Amino acid sequence: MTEFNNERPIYVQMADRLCDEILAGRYKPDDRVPSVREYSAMLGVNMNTSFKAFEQLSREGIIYNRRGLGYFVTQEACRLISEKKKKELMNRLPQMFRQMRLLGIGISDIVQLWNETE
Amino acid sequence: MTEFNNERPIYVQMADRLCDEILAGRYKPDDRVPSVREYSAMLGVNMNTSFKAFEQLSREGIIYNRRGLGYFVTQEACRLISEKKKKELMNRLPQMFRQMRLLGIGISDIVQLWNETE
Amino acid sequence: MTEFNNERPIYVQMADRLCDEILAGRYKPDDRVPSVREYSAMLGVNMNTSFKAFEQLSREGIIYNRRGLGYFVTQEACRLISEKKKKELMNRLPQMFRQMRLLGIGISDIVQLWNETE
Amino acid sequence: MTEFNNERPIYVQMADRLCDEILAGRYKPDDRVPSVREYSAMLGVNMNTSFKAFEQLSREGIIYNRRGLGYFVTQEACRLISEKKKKELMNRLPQMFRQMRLLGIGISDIVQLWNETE
DNA sequence: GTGGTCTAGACCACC
DNA sequence: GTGGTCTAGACCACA
Repeated sequence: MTEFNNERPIYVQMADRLCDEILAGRYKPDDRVPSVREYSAMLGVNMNTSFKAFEQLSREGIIYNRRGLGYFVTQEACRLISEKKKKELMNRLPQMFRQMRLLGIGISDIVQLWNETE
Repeated sequence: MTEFNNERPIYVQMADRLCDEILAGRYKPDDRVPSVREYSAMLGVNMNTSFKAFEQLSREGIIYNRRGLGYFVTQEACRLISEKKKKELMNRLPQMFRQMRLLGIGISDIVQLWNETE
Repeated sequence: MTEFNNERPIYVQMADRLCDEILAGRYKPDDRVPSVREYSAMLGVNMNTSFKAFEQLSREGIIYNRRGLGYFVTQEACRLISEKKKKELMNRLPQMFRQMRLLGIGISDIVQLWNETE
Repeated sequence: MTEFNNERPIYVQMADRLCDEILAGRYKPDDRVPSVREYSAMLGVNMNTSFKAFEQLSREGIIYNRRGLGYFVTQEACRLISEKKKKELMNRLPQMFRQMRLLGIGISDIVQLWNETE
């Protein structure tokens, strides 16, 4: 049972986490990712929940299935993940910026926070 | 029927929108905001949904209720809204920044986007 | 419990059937289709199975969801269904034709079968 | 690792392919077909998968087993394969025709596609 | 052993 | 009332 927040479905958070691991190089193209069973046991969730995460990534072309063998990372995984995440970010940022302006937050505050982060 | 996205509850989006209008000066302290009934009709949603939005803002001290008259903007509304939004933003930014680093997005890209926004 | 064959998953067959009904004009754009619960009861399957069928059609843009109200037929449903089915057919036919030639079946046999069908 | 699609079991596709080769005259009655081992290596699949394909064809009387020697094509192989395929085709066509009618595809379109094929 | 489908039943958010 | 998520457990096809 690892840390999941309740704002988004667990399977989405699991998919996200796997994406992060792929992006970080933990799993490379044609590497096998943990099986649904292993993944479930690892994170303390139901098999169907893991399966749903895998199914989604599969639909997005990030992993693929070889029957009876498991799920594997596609060649395009990194590219697809990056694109997806960038798109999400680029959609969210402009409206956040507008809100910040209304709240009196300036670019200098952002730069400072950036430098403090991590 | 106005445009709501399906990611967040409708009542949350309605509350948010009302906050934005208050922040923009559309409703000032002690101004009466539209009634639950008007608000529902305006946005084409169920009255219970509007009510839930008002109730939430009421709990947060942003509007108050005068029985039989409707909901009114509090004196502290703007301040409370600003604080709430700032807090939310400041919570979300650090994790976004970390993600951006992984994606190869730098502070310069952000500054540029900031300058382009609006 | 209605007639389902075991070759394809039940949820696929359910999705297919709903598509046929939409195509036949039984449900028109912005019509509400039966709820997951009704559909399950009607066909004698589990709610999750119905849900999976709806979810898939939803992803394909054939129906859409209005929260708490149910699923509704999109404006493009008919077009999307037709395209999907035509694509499937046009992929399958050529290889069937080649096989038929090998088996000594001619176009005249096909025409005859066509005229006898239905 | 040859190209198999994920819609049908691999062993079925393998059996199908072998049938096609027999029909094409690649293997004649009483010819020995490749061993399970060779076949597996050739196509890059598990030996059990090859075995399942052979076993199925054996049950259908298309090949027969001589202990310690391998599998051999029966005298009736071609006839059985043809019959099987014709039966399958003739079962599938009527429902395809009904679908086509719904999609506005006419017999003339089919004839045209027939003439264009191969 | 793997994934895939299905069931039954729970709980929640939302309308 | 609606859909959405999650759990628990069964059975099957496939390698």
